[in-house]
Parts: sequence; structure tokens; C-alpha cells
Amino acid sequence: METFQAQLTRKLSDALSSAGLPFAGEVTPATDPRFGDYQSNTAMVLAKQRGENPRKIAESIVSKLDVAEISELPSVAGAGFINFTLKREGVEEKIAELVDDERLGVATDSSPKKIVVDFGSPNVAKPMHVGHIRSTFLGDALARIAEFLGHDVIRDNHIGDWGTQFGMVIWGWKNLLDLESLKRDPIAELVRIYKETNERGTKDETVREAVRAELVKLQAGDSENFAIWKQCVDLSLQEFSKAYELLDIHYDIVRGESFYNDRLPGVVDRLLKKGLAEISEGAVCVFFRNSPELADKPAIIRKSDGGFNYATSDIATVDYRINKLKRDTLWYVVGAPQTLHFKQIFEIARREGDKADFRHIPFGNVLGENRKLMKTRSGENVPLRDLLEEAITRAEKIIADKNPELNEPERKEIAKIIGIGAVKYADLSQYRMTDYVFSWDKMLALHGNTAPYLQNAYVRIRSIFRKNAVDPLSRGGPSSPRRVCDRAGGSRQQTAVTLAEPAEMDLAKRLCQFAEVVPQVLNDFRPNVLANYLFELANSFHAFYEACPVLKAEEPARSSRLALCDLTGRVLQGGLKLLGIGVPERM
RNA sequence: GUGCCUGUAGCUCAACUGGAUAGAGCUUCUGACUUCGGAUCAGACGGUUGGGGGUUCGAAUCCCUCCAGGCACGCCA
Repeated sequence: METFQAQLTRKLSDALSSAGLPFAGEVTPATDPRFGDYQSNTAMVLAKQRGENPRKIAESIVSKLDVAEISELPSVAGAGFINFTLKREGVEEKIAELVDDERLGVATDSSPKKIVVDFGSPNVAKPMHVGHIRSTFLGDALARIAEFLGHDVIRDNHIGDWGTQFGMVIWGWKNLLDLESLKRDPIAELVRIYKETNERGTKDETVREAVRAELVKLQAGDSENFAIWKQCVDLSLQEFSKAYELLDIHYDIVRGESFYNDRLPGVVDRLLKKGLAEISEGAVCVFFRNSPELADKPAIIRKSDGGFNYATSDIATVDYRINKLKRDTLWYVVGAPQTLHFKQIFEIARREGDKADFRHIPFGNVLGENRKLMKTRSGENVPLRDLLEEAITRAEKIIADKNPELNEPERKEIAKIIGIGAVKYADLSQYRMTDYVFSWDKMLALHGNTAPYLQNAYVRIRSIFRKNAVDPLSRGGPSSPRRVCDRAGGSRQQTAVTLAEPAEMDLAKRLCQFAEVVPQVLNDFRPNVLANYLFELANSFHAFYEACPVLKAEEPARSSRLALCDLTGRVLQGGLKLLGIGVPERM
């Protein structure tokens, strides 16, 4: 199914070629309702290129335009804009089609990619904390959207499971471990022994020595130390998966740093052999003398003590993803401070001849109320577990207050959806580069651009269908929840849609835009574009709901309005799902 | 010192990547209900887009230059 925007673009392109003009500019949604529904700047772009009068060009394009099927006569306005106003029948027809379309009008990408999304990446033997949420939510949402658009996506959790910290963890394991505590809360115990070892090391040279020795043994493949390390990794993965289950996030593969360990010497040899790396001050470095941005900023791939570092590991990772996983697109959802690092890695890969679309997707920080990095009172990172628990508890309180008749199990289930959704939405609804202030009150507010507000719009729609004894739209019986991607098939005659009221038309047009908005997210990796759309959709729905009675309306308006409700509910649900956020049936 | 990011209404944030008179929410104020869930709707107030130059039909967006904050810059990841 083609969107209005795509149709108009195609028609415009036809008109341009029949007028002997090259394609230029674009068709975009109108900036103001007064200008209609869509606008094009084509004439102005062409006028500039050719040194002609934009309005004159616009007139000649309009005379060749054949859009009568969907648009009123296009008009020329302002400096040379061509404005389109959709015809009522065109919108009615489109809505009828959308009601029957399980993809809600969203086309799959015509050139599907093989993507690996690197996101999350927590460290072993440490708790996940607030610093992981942006990468985790963003990466998950982008992966969901890419998948929905038909790309082949591998979600890879590049966990931090190798490094110098294991010297301390292993020494602590051997000397300080409390098995009871380990059983009760493994990560807490690992953190405790790590900290205590670290502390002892600062005072005691022999401990420092012993720690170093444990690390060397691990790196040399000592079986006892390896077994301890493995247990730490397994315990951590178990903890991670609890969090991921709660968050409804899954990975296809987990390839941590340790996975690439064996490949590191090969990476260095290869780069030396190719002449891309050289020895400098005892270390093996890659210099970027010809690229102005990276000049004087070498990447070290082997330290002067012979050890490797994260650049080496990331080069091996790129290699693996392109050659073993056969990916052509690599997304790294990693914080902004690592921008330089990824520029270096990508440049090295290009110099090696790797052909792939490399993208670092950076993001800003989560701040506390004091506008500094969010920390606990004692100055530690806020553990993710605590954060999510508090979100759920707070959500439950609100629900109990607003809807006391819900029984406890149901309330708890709903609180999970609302609480987690609120935290995710607060993150995803904002432009990823700007820092944002974490505020319980704002993210859980029932008004404004929040998850609970959107979820409530969905709940109201479901409520209509619960009240409607015979649900004319449902294939699965009254008030059966339907999913965007697994809607039952079957034939049914198309609902007659009539859009007589302005509020109906406004809602309908917005529903048509879903298919235009979703692909746009991947343009610059901005899920907030989708979030803003859903918020506007909810607003349009509420205005419609206010102005247009549904169940009390006479036929055929009643069926038509039910169709709008149904479609709105599915777009809300489907859109939120693309952000990794669920919807309850009641709240 | 060099580079990158950020700066938009009192507060929190948008602005489809160069489009028309910069939009929402929160807050404040004014209206509308015995409502299909008022957890709502309609409206008002609120701006020299950090400052100053420049590019052009047109700039929050691109270029230059200051200011403020954050981050990164050879052996941590």
C-alpha cells in the first residue's frame, strides 16, 4: 500500500518528467493546515538551479500534475510552494484499506539490509544501572523498527566479560567469597569482593601482586581461574536475563569481549602486514595522518607491554560481524563519549577494505534532579533493578487510586506494563543527543506526552469495544485484543467509512501518516519522531471522541466510527510495541 | 590547546534535516460535563531560537566568530 506522500511524490515525478524537468525537492506534510495536507518545494529548488521564476515553474508543473484521484486541484502559494489538499473520498478509501491491513500501511523497505545492532553491553560482575538504559531502550526500539521494515536484524549483546578487573574478582573469589551471600544475591557479592580486594590492594603491595598474578593466570588459560571467570559470567548473564525479561527485550546472540580474545593477535599481525599499523613508543598504533579529523589521534592496538585493548577487540568484532555474520550494516548504540573511538575503528575497517555501512548511534546522559549524572545519595550508579521496582510500585499506587475495583493480580500485571512503559517512553520520546532529567512525576503523569497517557487512550478504545455487545469489527469475538503483526486472516466485506465531521477527518488523516512516520525514524535513528506522532494521534483521538459519539451514533456513522476506533487502537498498540512498550486492556 | 556534542516559552521538550506566521506538554488563567472511562475537550497568556556577522527567494537548521555547559583527545573500556 502506497502512502499519500509516496503517491504524490510519484505523481510529481511524472509531471516533472513530462515537463522535461529533473526531479528535485520533496513532498512533505504541510507545515500548517491552511496550506492543505502536503506541500512541495520542487519549484523553488528547480528555480534556484536554473535561475528562473519559481512561481512560473510551479504553475507549469501544476498544469502537468495528475493527482485528481486523491487531491483537490493543487495550488501554488507563497514563494512557489505547490500545495495539496486530500479529497475526502481518497481518505475514506485509504482508511478502509488500512482497517484490513495487518501492517497498518507500513511498507517494507525496498532494499532490505543485513544489520547487526550492538546495544546494551553491560559489564559482567557488576549490576546493570541507569547508565545502561538509553543504549538498551534505544537499541531495542531501533531493532524492532528495522525488523518491522523488513530488515534482517541480529541483536548482539557485546558484554564486558574480559579485562583487568578479573584479577581482583578472582583473587576476591578465592580469599573473600561468602557462598551464602553469593547464592542470595550473586552480583552484590561479586561487587563486594571486588571492592574489598581493591581496597586491600591500595594498602597492601602483596595483594596487588597477587591480583596481577591471578590475572596473568587467567589470561594464560589456567583452568581454575577460567572456571571462576566462567561462573562469574554465567551468574551475571542470569541476572541480566531477569532484567531483560522484565523489560521484554531479547538478544539473538551474546558475543562479549572474551569471544574475540583469540583473534586479537591476528588483528595486530594483519594490520602490521598490511602496513596500516606501525610501532611507536613501543606500542602498535594506527595513524590517520591524511584525515584531518583524526590526525595526531592514533589508535593503539597493542600496548607496549604486549597487551591488547578495546580498539583491538572492536576491530576483531567488525571483522566477525562482516565476514562471519555476513552483515552489511553495523549499528553501535553507544554513548557519545566514544565518538572518537568509533571514528577510528570505522576508518581502520575502511582502510582494510571492509564494505559496510558503519553507524555509531550516540546519545546523551540521564540526569538527576540536580542536573548532574543520576546517582544514588551515596554517589553510586542507580541499580536498574531498583529503578524498575520503583517504577512498578509507583504505577501500582496510581492505578489503585484511580481504579480501586481492579483485583490485586490484575493490578500488579498492569502496574508492570505502565511502570516499565513510563520509563522507556520518557527516554525514547526525547531526542537522543540531549541529556534529560529523570523525573518520576513527569514520566508517570496521566497528562501530557507520557506512556500512561497513550496507554489510557488505548484503554478507552478497548472500553468501547467491551461495551459494544456485538463487535462488528472483531474477527476473534467481542473485545478480543488484536495485535498488529498477528491479526487473524479471513475475508470480510470492507467497512464503509464516512468522514463527515472535521474531527473524524483529522483523526483519519493522522492514521494515514503512521506509514510515513515509521520509516522516518531510521533516517537519523530517532524513535522520538514516532513517540511524538503517537502523542498527536492520541490527541486527535480524544478530540474525535469528544466530538463524535460512537456507540450512540446511527448507522452508517456508527460502523465507520468503530472502524476509526479500531484502527486507532491498533496503531497505538503497534506504535508503542515498536518502541518496546506494551498496552493494558484496562488500567 | 585541538576536536565533537548541546544551548529554543518560567519549567520539560519538538520542529520531517534549508521551507511559509518556530510548535507541544507542564504551570497559570477562562470556558464546556449527571461523559461511549473527565485519566477529557475548546481557548488564552507566554519567544530577538545563547550573542553578533555571513550565505539566498527563505536559516533554529549551513558557514565564520564569540559566550556558556558537557565530553573526548597513546598505552582504561
